Amino acid sequence: MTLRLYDTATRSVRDFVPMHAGRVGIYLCGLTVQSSPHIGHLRGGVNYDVLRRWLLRGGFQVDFIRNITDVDDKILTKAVEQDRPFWSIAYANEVLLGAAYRSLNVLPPTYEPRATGHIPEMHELIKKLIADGHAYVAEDGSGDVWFDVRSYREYGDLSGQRPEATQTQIAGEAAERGKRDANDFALWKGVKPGEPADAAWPSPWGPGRPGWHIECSAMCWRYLGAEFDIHGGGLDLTFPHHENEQAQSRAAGLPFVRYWVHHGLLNLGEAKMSKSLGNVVDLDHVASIGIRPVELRYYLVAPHYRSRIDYSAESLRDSAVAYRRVEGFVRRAVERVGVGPLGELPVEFGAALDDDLNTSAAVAVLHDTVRDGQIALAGGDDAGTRAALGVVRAMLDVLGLDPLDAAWSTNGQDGELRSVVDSLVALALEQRAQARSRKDWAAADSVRDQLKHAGVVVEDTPHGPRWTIGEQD
RNA sequence: GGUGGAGUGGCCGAGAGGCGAGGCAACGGCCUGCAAAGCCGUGUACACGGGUUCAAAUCCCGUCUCCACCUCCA
Repeated sequence: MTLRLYDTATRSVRDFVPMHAGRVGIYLCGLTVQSSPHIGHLRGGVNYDVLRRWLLRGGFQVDFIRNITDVDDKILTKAVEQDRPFWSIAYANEVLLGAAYRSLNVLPPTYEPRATGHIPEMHELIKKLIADGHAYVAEDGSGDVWFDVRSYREYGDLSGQRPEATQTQIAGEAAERGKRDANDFALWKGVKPGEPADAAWPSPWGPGRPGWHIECSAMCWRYLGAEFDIHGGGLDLTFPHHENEQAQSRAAGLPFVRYWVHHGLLNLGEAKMSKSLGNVVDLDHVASIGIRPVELRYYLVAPHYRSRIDYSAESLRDSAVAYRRVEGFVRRAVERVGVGPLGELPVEFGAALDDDLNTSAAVAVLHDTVRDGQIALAGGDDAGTRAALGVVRAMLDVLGLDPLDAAWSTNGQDGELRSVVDSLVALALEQRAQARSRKDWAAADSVRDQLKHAGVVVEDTPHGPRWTIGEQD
């Protein structure tokens, strides 16, 4: 397989060649756990989960690191406001995030490091930067350590944002905070009066906490080494976060990232979803409009990862209907021919994913195969049905959307409950069958209507009636 | 102002010089006792104005609109 990926650094689609044959290292910027996640945050997790599954399918060993940034200014502000330890806020949100990823069938990362667990690695990097003249301790006694942007000629290579061209904020502020250049950014922040004492760690420059970017450089280095394959994150992280990460890592002598992958954002009402704007949709809201997690995942997977998604309840519902069509085939086919093994992936499906992870084209192949399967199923062609089912499920497996995946079953009682309902519905269907045999359509339809009213949808197939749980009247 | 990116049929959404991706909706048909599910068929979509070409949604020039980043951000 020859995967091609769009690399932000070169602004082009490039053949993906891993550093070490058969092995891929990926670092995904996880979240700063300052609040509960919304579906925009989850999009990234789902996108890279598909990339990961595709690489696994290609036989690679994948070291997938997704970090948690568990200390930052907003968390500290909340801690003060709520009079709680900062770490209790970070952890509570981390737990919510983990649950959200699980509900969307995102594979657990190989490791999920936290920023606060890597203070020594950060110190090591900062010391090296200071020694090499790329960083300096603020002269105002604040205990802050700044990265010296002007000392690093390649600053701006990733994002195209040159320090001299950026719209720098308040000219006076830079000097006030002891910076040499307004674009210099904090590697270490000395603890200030009024800040929680438990959010400070000892350092050669006095007690303090990490600046925003340094934790990622430290964790990449710690888990993936001096140089690694893929670094992912949201488009909005390109600048300044990733630019700064790259600057500090490379200035410290690490070759760092080979491919920068950025995913598009999820907008709501002409602006990206964000807590500060208040235009947020979370998993609870999605559930409240009758969309299951698997359907949300389909919604997030169907468009290309780099395109913007303009969220609307309507498009989400349409998307859910499309997924149900696929799911309906899988369930009907399984009832007919059994589960069976996964089949071979169609070449066009693989070609689509190899082409910068074109999930949208891949989903088109999925639907085409579903149609073939439906025709086989309707024609009583069990061999054809079995073949299509295997292929469809193989594709769904790569996309993390197989309806038969245990990840989607809500709880252990489902099976039991279903068999209870099944025997009750069987009684009603027996009466309907008798009515139908004497052509008493009114009575037969009455049974079906009553079941529908109770939320049980009956449909007749060449092999007898089948029922599913549908919408209640 | 600077840096990236986007405008595709009623809706969502791929594609990127030449056979109408795919899904949702709609309409017609088949199947069905009727439904449901499914299948078949029906659309000359590519922001606008010029240009290049035998051929442009795709390339070039210009215009308009929108998004992201330049402040925390997936």
